[in-house]
Parts: sequence; structure tokens; C-alpha cells
Amino acid sequence: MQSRSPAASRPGRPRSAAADTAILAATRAALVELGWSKLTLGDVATRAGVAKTTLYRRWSGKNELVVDAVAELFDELRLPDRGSLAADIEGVVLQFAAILARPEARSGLMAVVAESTRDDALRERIRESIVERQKRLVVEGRARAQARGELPPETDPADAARTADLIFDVVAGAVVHRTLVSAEPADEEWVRSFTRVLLLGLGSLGGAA
Amino acid sequence: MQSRSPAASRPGRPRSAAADTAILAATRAALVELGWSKLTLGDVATRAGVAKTTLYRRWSGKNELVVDAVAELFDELRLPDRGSLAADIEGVVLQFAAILARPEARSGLMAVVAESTRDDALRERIRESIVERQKRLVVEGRARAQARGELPPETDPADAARTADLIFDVVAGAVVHRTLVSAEPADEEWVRSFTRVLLLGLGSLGGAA
DNA sequence: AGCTTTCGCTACGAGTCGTAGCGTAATGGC
DNA sequence: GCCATTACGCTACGACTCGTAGCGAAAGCT
Repeated sequence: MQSRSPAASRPGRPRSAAADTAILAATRAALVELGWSKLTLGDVATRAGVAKTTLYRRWSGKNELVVDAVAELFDELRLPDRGSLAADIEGVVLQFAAILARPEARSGLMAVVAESTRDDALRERIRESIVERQKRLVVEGRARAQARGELPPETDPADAARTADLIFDVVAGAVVHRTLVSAEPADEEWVRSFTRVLLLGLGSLGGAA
Repeated sequence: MQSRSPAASRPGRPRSAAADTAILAATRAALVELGWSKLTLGDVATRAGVAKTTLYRRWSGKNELVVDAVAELFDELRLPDRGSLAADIEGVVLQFAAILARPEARSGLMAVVAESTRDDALRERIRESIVERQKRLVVEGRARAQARGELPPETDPADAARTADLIFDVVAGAVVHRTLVSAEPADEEWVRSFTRVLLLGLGSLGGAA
């Protein structure tokens, strides 16, 4: 989870793996009940049944802890092949929306992103453990669509990377904004409309329902 | 700014308007130097040259203060008529990106949005003073495009509102995600590609540059 | 004038932070 | 089996921020 140094067969008492999972679960529970700002590390330690010092030995602070706790929520993201680009997009967006609908994600994700604007190491940690995994789904879905002939093949690899970044920002940004700023559910109806705009553009809306 | 009660000709010493602007400016300066988490109201009061108690008489806490301080940044958003829907979108998105590039917006905006996930009153304050103003630009730009014949006219008013919400989430979400999560500049090249996707859909990318 | 509200200032209890120090528990090496 | 090494639980601590109370002085209205 934290990609620490080797840690392979080091002398001395090993760190409890159960403590790690208990702490991360306790962090999510505290996020649900208290939210980001009222979450204290002392409280998390109590919930997890560990000493506060143990927590500080493994995480340098609240930011890093919450990143790891929230990152686990995104482990379940999958991209099953549903046969068409539109169906693939709708499927993964609905998964993403379901995760963002959970209170521990809502409270924690935006807060650590906000903190990351002033902390490069934190931003890199978020990128590694959360963002990059999502972006891989975009690349994979795009490749599938190109194999099906639904999208034009990419000419320049640099162009392809820029396009993947653009698609990712549009998809993730729209769902996040809908869920956290507008505070409306990204339900099936919304996802269908969004997918239509993404594939066909604004002009495709408004004509026939 | 805070839309207080009438306040018209009330007996007693009136509140200093200069203090308001000094406090909001000091808040933005503190956001730039310290970021959200290390910003303290005592520090803001000192920077503004007012007593801490004065600050608490006007704002109930850090969240509300930062919302008002950040909201002023969005006052400059305009939607000049550039002749075409594409040009209008590019113009307003570049303005929006320029605001989000400022450190006081980056640090403050996401933080208060994160807090608003657990505070309905705060969310409403954000909606009134920040989000609604942005959304009006979408509605206006869409109406212009329909008058030009670039977009199909809306049939059902409820449908029209849903569509405006969708467009807003896509546009604002994409720019915010690009700027704050991906941490890459939303420069002219990116905005051009984004506008193309928004108007024509994903298929329009990759063919010719 | 007199009344009312705001302002700056000081002080306060409550709560959190992150760390230090200690004795104990759990490993691996010999 | 013994020892070095590391992790753990616990307590205590100074430093800091929070939000509020109380006071006298200032600034407006009638």
C-alpha cells in the first residue's frame, strides 16, 4: 500500500499488517462520521485500537494517511468489455460515480487534492495511487475502441498521450464536478446524456430525446 | 458580498467597509503564503490590521471567510460575444483557467468544496456566490449559439435546464480537473482540443491535427 | 447631548498536534 | 536458548489554535 523500502527480512519485530488495515478502515469510518476537518489522528488511533505513536511511525501526517485510505476505494474499478465504446464509457463512469457517492470518498478526496496544491510530494502520492490507475482505464478503453474501428487510430504517440490526458480530464472532471460541486447524483440518465455529448458533441443534444 | 440583513440606517456605529475588504485581501494573501490548512484566523486578523474578535463578528468561521475571499476572484468572469460558439467557449474557458491558475484560488476553492460535502449551508453559500454565476455564462452562451443556429433550440424547459447543468459540469469539471488534479496548465492548445471534443465529440480527434 | 453598535485589546479553557521516554512484545541471527 | 534489533502501547509534555468573554474607547444616528 505504501511501497516502503524493501522491508524484506529485516531484523527485529515486523510491523503488524493487521494494524495497517485496521488504521485505514478506521480512517474511512472517521471520514464518514466526522469529515476531513474534524478528523483527528488521535481519534483514528483509538478507533483502530492502536497507539497514536504507532500511527505516526507509519504515516507522516493526516494527508498521507487519508490518501492511502481513500485509494483503496478505487481498487474495485474495472473495465469490462461491453461491446461498444458508448457502453464501456457508461459502465466505467457509473462505477466511478458509485465510488464518489460514498461519503468517505466525498469528504476525503477533495480535501487531499486541495492540500496537494501546496505539497508536491503529496500530489505525486495521489497521482501514483489514485489518478494513474483511473487513467489506465481511459487508455485501455480507447485502444479497444480503436480496435473496433470506433475511433481513428493515433498517428503520433505524443499526440496520443495528450488525447488520453484530455479525455481523462473531461470524464473524471465531469463526474467529480457533478457529484461534489453540483451535488447531484451521476445516475444512469445523466451518464447516458454525458456519453452522448462525449461521443457526438453538443449538437447531438436537444433534438430527439 | 455577504448579503447581510438590510443594514440600512441602523442605530449605532456602522461596520467598517474598509475592514471587510482588508480582511478578504488578507485572507487571499494568507492562502497564497500558507495554503488552506495552515491558514489561521488569528493570522488573517493580524495581516488585515483588525482584531480577531472583529473577524468572528462578521464570519462564523474559516470556511465562510474563504468562500467570500475566493468568490471575489470570479467577479471578473465575462462572456464577450466572439461570433461563434467555439470562440465563445474558448474565451470563457481561458478566463476560468486563468483564475484557477492563481494560487489563492487553487488552495482555497477545493478546500471549501471539500468541506461543503458535510455542510449544506456552506454548499449553498458556494452555489450562490461562485457556482451560479458561472452557470449563467453557460446558459447565456447556449442561448447565443441557438440564436446563431449553431445548436438546436430546446423543446422542453426541464430538458433545457438539465442540458445546461450537464454542459456546465463538463466544462467546469474538465478545467478544474486539468488544473488541480492533473496539475497541467489549461493553455490555448488544450482549450482548442477541449472545445473540439465538446462540439464534435471524440471522433473528431486524431485524424488531422 | 444621549443611545447604540462596533472596535481593539487582553485573557481564558478547551482541544489538537507531534514528540520523547519508558518498559514490553515479537522477530531473526548465532 | 540467548541476544540484538525493531515495533508496540502507554503516559506525559510544550506549543499552538480555537472560539468566547469582558472591558473601555470610538463612531455613527436622532
